[in-house]
Amino acid sequence: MDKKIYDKKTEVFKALANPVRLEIIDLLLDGEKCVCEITEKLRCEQPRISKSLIKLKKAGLIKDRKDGLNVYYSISICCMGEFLSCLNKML
Amino acid sequence: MDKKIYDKKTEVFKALANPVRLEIIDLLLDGEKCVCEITEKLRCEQPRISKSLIKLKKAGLIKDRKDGLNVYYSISICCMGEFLSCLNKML
DNA sequence: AAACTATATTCTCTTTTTGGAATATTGTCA
DNA sequence: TGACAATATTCCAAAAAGAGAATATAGTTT
Repeated sequence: MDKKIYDKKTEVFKALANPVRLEIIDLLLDGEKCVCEITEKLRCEQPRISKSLIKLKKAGLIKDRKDGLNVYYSISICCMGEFLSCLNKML
Repeated sequence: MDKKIYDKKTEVFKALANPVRLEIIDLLLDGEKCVCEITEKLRCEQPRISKSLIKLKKAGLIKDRKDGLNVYYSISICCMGEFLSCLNKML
């Protein structure tokens, strides 16, 4: 397998390797949310949430959609939920 | 969900967030291998492979078995293969 | 256009991770 | 026991990731 592919997969796992970003993923598994909603639910500073979302998006795990002032994020990788629930069982 | 659980999941993803460790996982998905075999196939220094294996083991992703001088490692989480092949399709 | 709201970006400092080199440990066999 | 082979550990410098504060951007409303 190619080095570039491993680098890309590494980027995916790096994006997931953070508690706040994992909480965001869990929130989004429940459906599309705007940044303000995520910020409020996680009780976290907005810039931090914004940076987290951008990292997840760059890795290809979530996608965004703009509507006026708001930006809505949602999961863009089908197997995310399955893998996380497998992990949950394992832990 | 609990903070401790997020920390544990973070540890899992951190363990996966490295190209060499991902290559090791791919090798092990093909079946149990000893350290020397992994070292040889990845053309990497032995201490680095050893450290990588220990990190994956601590995260709960692989397990080991000793036999004489050799230590054999194998995957210990069932959904690893599925998730990685989903990622492969996605990339 | 001005004020406001939601989101993104930049900067700086601290902490964590990385990879390489050297060395230690443990089991085997003569 | 001594030499050897396989694996693990430690130490260190460099690179990357982290948090927090301040600020910028862009769309909306008046």
